[in-house]
Amino acid sequence: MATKRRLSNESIESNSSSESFSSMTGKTDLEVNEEALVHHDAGEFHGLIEHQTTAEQAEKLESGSINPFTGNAFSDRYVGILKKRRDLPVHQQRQEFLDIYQKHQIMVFVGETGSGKTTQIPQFVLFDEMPHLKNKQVACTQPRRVAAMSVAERVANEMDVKIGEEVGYSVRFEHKVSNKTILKYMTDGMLLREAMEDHDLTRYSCIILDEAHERTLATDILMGLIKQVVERRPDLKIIVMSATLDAEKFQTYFNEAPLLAVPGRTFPVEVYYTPEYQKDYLDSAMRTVLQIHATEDEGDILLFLTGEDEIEDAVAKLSLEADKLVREENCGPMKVYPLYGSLPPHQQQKIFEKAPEGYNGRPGRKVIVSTNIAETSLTIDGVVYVVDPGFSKQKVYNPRIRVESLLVTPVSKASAQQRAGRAGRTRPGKCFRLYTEEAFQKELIPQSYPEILRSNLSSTVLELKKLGIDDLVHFDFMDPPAPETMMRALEELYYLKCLDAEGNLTELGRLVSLYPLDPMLAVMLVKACDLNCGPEMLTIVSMLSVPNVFVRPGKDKKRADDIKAIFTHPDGDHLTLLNVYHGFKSDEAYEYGVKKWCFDHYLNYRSIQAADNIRNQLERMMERHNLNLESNDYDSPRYFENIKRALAQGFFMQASKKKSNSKGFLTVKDNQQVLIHPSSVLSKEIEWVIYNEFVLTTQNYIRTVTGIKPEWLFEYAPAYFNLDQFMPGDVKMSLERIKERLDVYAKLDKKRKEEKALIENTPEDLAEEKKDKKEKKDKKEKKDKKNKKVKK
DNA sequence: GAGCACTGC
Repeated sequence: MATKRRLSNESIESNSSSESFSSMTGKTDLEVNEEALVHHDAGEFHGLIEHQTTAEQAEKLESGSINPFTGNAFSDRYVGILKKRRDLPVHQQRQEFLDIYQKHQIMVFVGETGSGKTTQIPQFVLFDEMPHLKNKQVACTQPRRVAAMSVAERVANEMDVKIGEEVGYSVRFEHKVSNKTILKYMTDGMLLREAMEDHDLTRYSCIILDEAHERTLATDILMGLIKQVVERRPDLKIIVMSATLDAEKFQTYFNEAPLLAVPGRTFPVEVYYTPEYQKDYLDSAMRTVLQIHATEDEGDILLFLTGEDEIEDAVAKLSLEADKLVREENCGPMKVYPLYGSLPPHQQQKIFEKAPEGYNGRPGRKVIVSTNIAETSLTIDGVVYVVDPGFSKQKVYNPRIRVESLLVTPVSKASAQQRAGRAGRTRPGKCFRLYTEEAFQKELIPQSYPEILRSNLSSTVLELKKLGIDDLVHFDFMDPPAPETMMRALEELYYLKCLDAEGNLTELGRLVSLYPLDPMLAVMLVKACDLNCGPEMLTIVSMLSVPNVFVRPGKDKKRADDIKAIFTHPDGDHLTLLNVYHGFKSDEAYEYGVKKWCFDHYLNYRSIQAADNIRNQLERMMERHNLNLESNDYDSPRYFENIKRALAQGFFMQASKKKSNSKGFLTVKDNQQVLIHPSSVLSKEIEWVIYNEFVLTTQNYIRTVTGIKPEWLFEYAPAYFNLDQFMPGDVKMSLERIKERLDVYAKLDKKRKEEKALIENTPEDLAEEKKDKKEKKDKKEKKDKKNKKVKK
């Protein structure tokens, strides 16, 4: 009690309402091997429908000596695993599950943390469906690839089969499936890709959407799609697996589908709130962590912060303060670890190291300072205390200016509960929320906004079109996106010539939709082939699809910049990326050792390796589509020009013009003031650029930019560059001048052609006169060209 | 003169 009081005096007040977090959501159920904590009676089985499997029959099959799916004898190890599986909470409700499953086409299943739903439900379905007899498969989707792979491995183990045979998985770059496969774990995005080729998902007899409460973009589209597919395929069964929190919403959406809920297996977590609003959550967070260390019993601490910088900063400060506590207050040692996505894997692994030994009866402790990654993707056992300041970085999309950005935002109630639940994995825990209870109740939204409401949807709209959904306005989304977002997406696809004026897929759109790329990138890639620079664009597109390849460590920024200069192409960052990749693939790098080469050149090996992977996948697709993969001669003046022309064909909607007498730029069409990001290699002289992304941080930046000729904009996207629709201003005026000049050229060109025809048929004097004119014009043209060159 | 929350095809 003393502990509590002390805490409440400082920054935390005990709130006697202790929440039970057995309803926690969002984990991958990877830890079902623990002893069961909940025991129900096996229950009576009754009211069975004839011809259908009962739990009893299924269990008999499971405990027989022959594996019904392979025909082989079960191994000894199998029996051991089977025993443990039957201790899982979900096992108690097998019959109940089967009763509902057999009677309904769609059902919602709520399995709380540790119930074993991800591993067991698909197996229950297998014993009921016997899909191998019908030449069908059962699919179970996951939002993350690691989850899909590791769950598949474990279920294969449980079923006593080899991974990739009866049980397999399918994620990008890795498919472990065969013609024997009857249960397939896969990412939700992967199933969506399959649906694009096979609208009715004919190869499946049952589809299980797991972790549906996470509401990824892919899950949301799949749900809408599946709602239509079940109408066409009465034989297809659907199980939507979710957390309790929003189960009702799923039931309603799927036409009042029946619900089955299974208890979880976590410990209660006591929740504390601050008595008043905390102005400085960082300071408050650190004080709380130190406070816990000084006063609470053994158990590790998990602190949630928003991003890399904040985390590294907090880790440094906490480590210092902890040392002070050891010296001055006789506290036990405290080890602090950062955790965030871009941390290299071997460093992420460190969070699993054991906490330091206690000292003088005072507990030693480890503290993990993490982003949201510890909320869903990574589970750390041994955490007993969670400190939650209540913020996270979230993607937001502004359709008006077509910009996605990251904003520090208060978390949702569901998210806060999920965080708290992380304290109750191994024993009862405590969660310290650095905000008031009133704020929790009144200010936090119940659920985080699903991704579909926070994203640019051009890719999604193209996918839906490819899925055969023509009427997007009436498509039954669980949460319909803002009309303006949809309009923006349709508009963008129209200008990219992926949709025609009626909104139908064009030939280009059909092709582009097959690539796992943003439509602008995909169009750029396809168009590059017509300009003989497919292979180069393949590289650029791949390099743009991975996290930043340039590394710039705090202490040798200067050296990193100097080395980057080796790769710099004066025309811009896209071409610089091309140079980096060429360096990566060079004999020199190979002989030197590619990893070391990257390290010494301040390049992120993992990133470039990932780009190489993506490049291979895309290249195979392009070959399959018979696209031209020849290159221009490197010494030809067209080599770089054509690459830039192709860039313009994909990114004409992201063009920008330098402001006169200023280092700033203005974006084309919406006249946003922007600066070129300081990381850019672009020389300052270039007047027109296209940019890969608009980042909204301390300033409006455009990042990854390359110089282009404004004439190309009219050449490749005349519909978009209809100047009547432009806001008056600097950009419009410049474009008008360019357009006028182009029109004059076009006229002259036309005339020249007519004259040429005339020359062939008219008296010589007339021809002479025309020739004169032509010479004059040619001179002017040359002069203009020269001017342009000088400008560049 | 600055930053990448987290996923996914």
